[in-house]
Amino acid sequence: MPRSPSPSPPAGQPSTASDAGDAVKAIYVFANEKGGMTDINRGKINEIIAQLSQSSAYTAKLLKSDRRVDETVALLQQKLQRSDEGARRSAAAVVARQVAALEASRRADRCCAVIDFDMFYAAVEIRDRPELADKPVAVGGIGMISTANYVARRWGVRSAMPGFIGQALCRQLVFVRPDFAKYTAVAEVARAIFREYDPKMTAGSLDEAYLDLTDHLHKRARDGGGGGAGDDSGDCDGGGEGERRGTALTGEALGELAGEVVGEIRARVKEATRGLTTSAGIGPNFLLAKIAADVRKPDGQFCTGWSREAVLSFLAPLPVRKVPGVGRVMEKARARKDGAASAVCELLSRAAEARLLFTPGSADSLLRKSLGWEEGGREEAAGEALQKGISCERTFRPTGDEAELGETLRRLCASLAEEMAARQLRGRTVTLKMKTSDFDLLTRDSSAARPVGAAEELQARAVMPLTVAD
Amino acid sequence: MPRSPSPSPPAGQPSTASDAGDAVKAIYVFANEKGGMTDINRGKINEIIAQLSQSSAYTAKLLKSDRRVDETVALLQQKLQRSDEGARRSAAAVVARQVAALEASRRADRCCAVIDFDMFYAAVEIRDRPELADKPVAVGGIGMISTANYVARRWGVRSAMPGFIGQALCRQLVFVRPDFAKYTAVAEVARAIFREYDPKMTAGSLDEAYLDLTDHLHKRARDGGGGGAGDDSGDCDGGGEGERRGTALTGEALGELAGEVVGEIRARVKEATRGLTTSAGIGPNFLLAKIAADVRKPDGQFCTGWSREAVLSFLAPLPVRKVPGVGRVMEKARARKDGAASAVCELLSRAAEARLLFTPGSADSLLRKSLGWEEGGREEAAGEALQKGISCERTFRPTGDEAELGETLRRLCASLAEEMAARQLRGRTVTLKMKTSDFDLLTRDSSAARPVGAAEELQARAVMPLTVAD
DNA sequence: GCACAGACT
DNA sequence: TACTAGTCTGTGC
DNA sequence: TACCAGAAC
DNA sequence: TACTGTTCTGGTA
Ligand SMILES: Nc1ncnc2c1ncn2[C@H]1C[C@H](O)[C@@H](COP(=O)(O)OP(=O)(O)OP(=O)(O)O)O1
Ligand SMILES: Nc1ncnc2c1ncn2[C@H]1C[C@H](O)[C@@H](COP(=O)(O)OP(=O)(O)OP(=O)(O)O)O1
Ligand SMILES: [Mg+2]
Ligand SMILES: [Mg+2]
Repeated sequence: MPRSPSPSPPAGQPSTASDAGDAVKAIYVFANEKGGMTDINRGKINEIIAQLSQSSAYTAKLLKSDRRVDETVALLQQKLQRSDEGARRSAAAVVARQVAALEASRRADRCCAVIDFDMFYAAVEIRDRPELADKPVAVGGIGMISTANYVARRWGVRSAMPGFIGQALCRQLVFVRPDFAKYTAVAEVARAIFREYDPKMTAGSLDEAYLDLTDHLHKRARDGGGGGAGDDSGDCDGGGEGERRGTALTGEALGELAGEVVGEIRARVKEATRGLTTSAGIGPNFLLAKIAADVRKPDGQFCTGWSREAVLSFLAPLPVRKVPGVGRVMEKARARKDGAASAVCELLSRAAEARLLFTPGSADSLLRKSLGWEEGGREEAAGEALQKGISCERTFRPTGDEAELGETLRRLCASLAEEMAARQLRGRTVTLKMKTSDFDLLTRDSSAARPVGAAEELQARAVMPLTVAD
Repeated sequence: MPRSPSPSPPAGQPSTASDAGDAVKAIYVFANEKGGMTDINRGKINEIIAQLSQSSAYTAKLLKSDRRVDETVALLQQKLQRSDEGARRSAAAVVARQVAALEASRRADRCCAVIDFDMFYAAVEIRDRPELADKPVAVGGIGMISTANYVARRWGVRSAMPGFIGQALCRQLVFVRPDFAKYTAVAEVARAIFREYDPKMTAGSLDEAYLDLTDHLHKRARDGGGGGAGDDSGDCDGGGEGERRGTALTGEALGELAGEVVGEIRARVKEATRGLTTSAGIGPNFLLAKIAADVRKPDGQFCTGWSREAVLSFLAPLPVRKVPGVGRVMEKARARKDGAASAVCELLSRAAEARLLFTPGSADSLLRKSLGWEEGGREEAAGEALQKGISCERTFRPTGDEAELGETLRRLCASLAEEMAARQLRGRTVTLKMKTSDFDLLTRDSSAARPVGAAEELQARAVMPLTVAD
């Protein structure tokens, strides 16, 4: 039960005529429904953001990239127009059979949960500085905010928002420097608990865990009610799944039990982390659980249910952007004619069209997701999920001084090498990434015969592709 | 009705103990059932081939490549072993639904034909030198045979067989140099006729044509029986397909009429080319028509039928190698445990396995083909089918003389440039292809910003990637 | 493999 | 004044 | 893009 | 003695 902030954000009034161009407003997506309080004073927030961003190089870049997306989408639409009847019919047929097949194989016997800390970095910092509890807090700096507490969010402060804009939105905003060691330690505490419920648990990030509770729920149902996962923990790691299940635990029964278990997990995590709250989603697969985790945020949980009806009525009205993997661009590519964002049901109803616009893989993936099916008609990667890349980058004030740039590169390579050594990692491909003062990104890379790891090797490799050929 | 050859090939007797190793015999595929008379004296033929090839560099290369294939296949099998239950079940499900969907959408309203000249080059040469008619004839040289007439085939002489082996198999074999201009002219004559029946006809090669007869058959059914496509020809090129159909012409009725029409086409072609015979396949799509075209060769035609039963009973017993796109390697990859080649029905029954071994696209393609479905769940490429590459290569006696090699390259580039100019073609990527004396193939290429076409440009580009980096 | 864009936290 | 850092995926060439 | 292998005629 | 020439496709890095 959050206390109300000392000074309140301005009350929401429809903002009238404004100076900042609508195009500029349209590209900034901070003020959307994600997280925090919704719709208190959307107009004011947009106004301030647009005002401050208006003539920046960053805005120019966003507009440019937006135009490119527009062009691409227009091209796709043209392609659609040109596509012949046969192709369209065939696409529709493919979709129809995929839908039928997916529906036919809906299973109600698996239970997945996604657990995500609330305002993670901020929560940790506030826990350690209780006087901040009712103040608007941002973790990050004047350059960039990593996250903000729910108080600050009422002013429109958001993750991935530059600090100075956050400050403009909320004069009293308190900035706190991030302390990753602390977050890592907290994450480890939580994961130890998660593993008691699913030893194969995986982590999506420091603050996010994916648990397959199926086995645990069957154990609990078998061994009788009551709490605690304690002595079960050793049993799960061995052979295949569900060897000892036996109980017919499906659908809503699964959901009910899962709700209790997840509540228990969250309570234990809160206890073990001295008060940090989490939110959770529960569902028949990780995709749905992940989407569900957002529904009762903060400090709540939501279960999608298992039936076709439950799942579809949950998904259908959601904005497509809620679907993991659908970002700014895909949202635009699948927007309605008037530019308004689509809901998931429209993704479904226009799936045949998507089949003509995207690669088979992308179209499949989109369709499966809009039906609430997680990825992995394929291998599902039973393996250990080895790390594939490691990087170190720094943004600095523009300079053309080659000596200075070289020195920066050297330092980056040194840091990277250190980290790689610590984690016993080496790599075959070294990528040099450059950002220009107008935010254009360039990469150049070079692959070595044998993996490299030493700072000097990294640096040498990084520079190689700059000496061009042809 | 072919006359019998003056001297006959040796009668077939099971060849007993032999000098040449079985491994060597196994890799030479000349003596299989494709084309010509089958099984007269398979053992003898294999014996001679193996004897002559035994210790050549070419054989070494084949064996090596064969071992590589074996390894790959073994790896795939291991992968199969390791794949978990879930993956296997999911693959089976995918296959089941694909099969169901494909079966559901079988259509009986299209009629395709593939028409292919018999022993094409040889037939043209023999037509122009009638005294060769009952002699064994090979078109090509002592190095390589492009094709042989049916007389020569009784001795085991085949396309892609080196001339000296052909000669060993058949002492009287007459070699004729190819004359591509003649073959092109003949092809044009035939195509003019084909286009009367399907203006959108496409050519698979000089001697092979793909005709969609659907529209023509409907016209003919509408306008009453009788022969001749003449005045119809102008009607087809306009808008979409079947605008004026109206007649309910499907399945076996379609097949019967198609048989007549294809007979008429083949007669007209024979007439127009002064006696050249063709064989044809008729079926509900080009894949089946193509396979069917081989059944009644030479000078015959075959129709697969349209019903599921007809199609499957036609396909099921065929060796997989009959399926276009399935070659030596895929045949081996899908062979039975004992190494014997599979039939198409086994492709089907082990389709789930294939799904785990190959990429989704390859697995799909294999499955569709084994059900008698042509490719193109996708776009089907309505476009004009622009040429994508052009090349000029020559095999010569091994040399390390760089000046000589350079001069050869110069000449090749000159020829190529000439051809490109004549056809108004240019290209963005120039590939240098090299073959070593032990038949290893290497390519090196380089892409230019703008397309090139001049001999000097080609040559310069070709040499570029030889000056290596790193 | 290389370059780039997109996505997520 | 000021618009991150780290990891992964997909696509096209 | 670059390289390789397979396939077809 | 001698084992092609042309085009396309797909996979992998
Ligand atoms: N754009 C970003 N850049 C850098 N760090 C980020 C960014 N977004 C999120 N993070 C970090 C800070 C967050 O506390 C942590 C977890 O992210 P996330 O779960 O999305 O938000 P959150 O935990 O801060 O709030 P919520 O209550 O919405 O979950 O990851
Ligand atoms: N491997 C090859 N190398 C070069 N040219 C070839 C090769 N195979 C075939 N050709 C040429 C010569 C053929 O006459 C022509 C048509 O091939 P194809 O239809 O397969 O055989 P064919 O027409 O000679 O005999 P048939 O069709 O009666 O079996 O293409
Ligand atoms: Mg969170
Ligand atoms: Mg032929």
